[in-house]
Amino acid sequence: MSTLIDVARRAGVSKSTVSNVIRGASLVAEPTRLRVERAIADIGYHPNAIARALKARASSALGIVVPDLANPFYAELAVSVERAASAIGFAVLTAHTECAPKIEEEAGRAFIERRVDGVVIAGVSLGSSLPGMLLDRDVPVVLASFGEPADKRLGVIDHDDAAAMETIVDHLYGLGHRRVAFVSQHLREYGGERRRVGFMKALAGRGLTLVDLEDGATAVVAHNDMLAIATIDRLERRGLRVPQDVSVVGYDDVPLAAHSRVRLTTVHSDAVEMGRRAVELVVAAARGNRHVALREMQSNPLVVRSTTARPPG
Amino acid sequence: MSTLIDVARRAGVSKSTVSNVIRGASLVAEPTRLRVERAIADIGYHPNAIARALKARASSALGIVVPDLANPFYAELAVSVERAASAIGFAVLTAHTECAPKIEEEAGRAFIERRVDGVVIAGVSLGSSLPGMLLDRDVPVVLASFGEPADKRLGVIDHDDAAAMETIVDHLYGLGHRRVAFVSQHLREYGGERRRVGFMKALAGRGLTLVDLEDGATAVVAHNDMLAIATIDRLERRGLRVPQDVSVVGYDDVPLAAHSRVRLTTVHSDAVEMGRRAVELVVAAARGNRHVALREMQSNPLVVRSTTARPPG
DNA sequence: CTGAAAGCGCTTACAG
DNA sequence: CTGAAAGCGCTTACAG
Repeated sequence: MSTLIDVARRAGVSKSTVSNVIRGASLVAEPTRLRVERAIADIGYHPNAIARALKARASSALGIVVPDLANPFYAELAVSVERAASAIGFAVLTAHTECAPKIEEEAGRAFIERRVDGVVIAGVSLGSSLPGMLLDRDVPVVLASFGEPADKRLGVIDHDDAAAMETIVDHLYGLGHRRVAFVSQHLREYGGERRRVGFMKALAGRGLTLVDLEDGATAVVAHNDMLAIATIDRLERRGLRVPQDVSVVGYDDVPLAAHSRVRLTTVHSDAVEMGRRAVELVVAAARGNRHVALREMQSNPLVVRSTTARPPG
Repeated sequence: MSTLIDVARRAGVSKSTVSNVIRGASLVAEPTRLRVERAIADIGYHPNAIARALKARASSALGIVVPDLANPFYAELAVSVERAASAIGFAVLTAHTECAPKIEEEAGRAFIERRVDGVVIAGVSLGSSLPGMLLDRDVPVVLASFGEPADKRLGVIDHDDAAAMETIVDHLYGLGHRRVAFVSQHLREYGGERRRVGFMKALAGRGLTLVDLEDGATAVVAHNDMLAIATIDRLERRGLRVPQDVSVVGYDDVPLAAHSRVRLTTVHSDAVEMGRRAVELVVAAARGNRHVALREMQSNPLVVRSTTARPPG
């Protein structure tokens, strides 16, 4: 591919001058600029971002770690991050980790070697080394959609899960449910127990305790929508009806939740805004040569649809 | 972050020697190697992939363009591409384009500036400039899951849509359907009419022609599963029953298609294998400094579930 | 077996 | 207003 030198030669100027017109920097004489611009167009020159990054000691690239793109919540978040990044000239390197510590570490290494300017983490394993290895090397990271402030240097954009769980319990209790279960995710995720714990606390406030799904529960709350939808599948294959026999509640409000065949009662959360904000925070930190060190909270409303009803009998 | 020089100083050797042990190249004396390795560990040194890429004139990065990650088929494909890439030390830059020509062009520019070694395209707009601009600059590209060999230089991993449509028509005709409709996608995608055309040809073989969905169709075939599922939603909101009043067929066999609330009759396609193969082809081409220039075809079986039945009456 | 030197393609003061 | 020079952090022949 052609280089600055090819352009310079063709325009009969020096590399510096070509560089100046490309970056729109300092005052270049009009006729010179025109000659250079024509040369660039003629040759079809595109500046080498790798060389530029080496010189600038900044890659204009972000890393994102996503546990599982099969979950539309993460997919939306990833798309949002990519859009926000490319809008300001940043590329994004994606790692799909399934919260596997080994993959996370490899992703961390790759991010560091490629010198990403910041990382957005949509989920990691419990006790993951990933945030720490990044932070220690001065790459700013923000946790999106989960995470307590384990490390002060982290940026966190979080859901108010505790409040959401209170709202869910209010809803269920109001319908008459007294025996409720919780379905945890299978990923051993950092913060993955938080909704469950919040849910149990909310139950305790009503004088209730968790029961097993198999043990006569009349309602079940799932850690997220995809689990809720899988739970509906499981229940119905066992011959139980939702919501007549068992009520089901999700979390996320993925597009599918509104489908006529699903109509899931769930907690709405805004993945798009979250991704946008995550990029904003991490890029600002990168430019300021500091960590994000900020915690924000998003509170999420309950959307009541048709998978919750009065308990049978 | 620390550099080769920091390591060299600490180990009391030259940059060349450090480079040699890192790359496992040429014979380095055992005690020297040990000293260098200790220095690397002490410092927490990670080689700068950007500098390496500049020197090597190869980024070890791939681009992938995905129309829409909300479609699980694309999500699976993207994950598969990323896995295959990272397994051989390649990073992947993702662009979500929604088949918008403007976004495609920006993505193309970004890929070129960042000097990706190859690009996997999961979908582009009709008449897109993207493949051409890449190909002309000698970056190998493979089209995954669609595409006629418009440009000999392209790699294509395709579905045999025509055969699949024949199978679908056989199935529907066998059930007794004579009035069938087709739901196209909204994206103005390259090759996006191919399934529809294949479907019409298959119908013609039975002496049938396409009717409008609103015009008394007893069965409808959708361009893909997500459209099929949205169509079910639409039909049911209008008070029609699936499959009692209208049969519905999809394409892709996304995980959701097997759900108890959906049980969609559809064509199974293997996104994971497709992604793996795409990376294999594009990386081999990049290493061989050539284009892929190869066309492969995957044939997909029909999976009959519960959204197709005999027509009413 | 080890190191000095050139070069990958840019940017950035600094002369002129 | 324009260009020569140094340097970003590596790799790669090539001497020694």
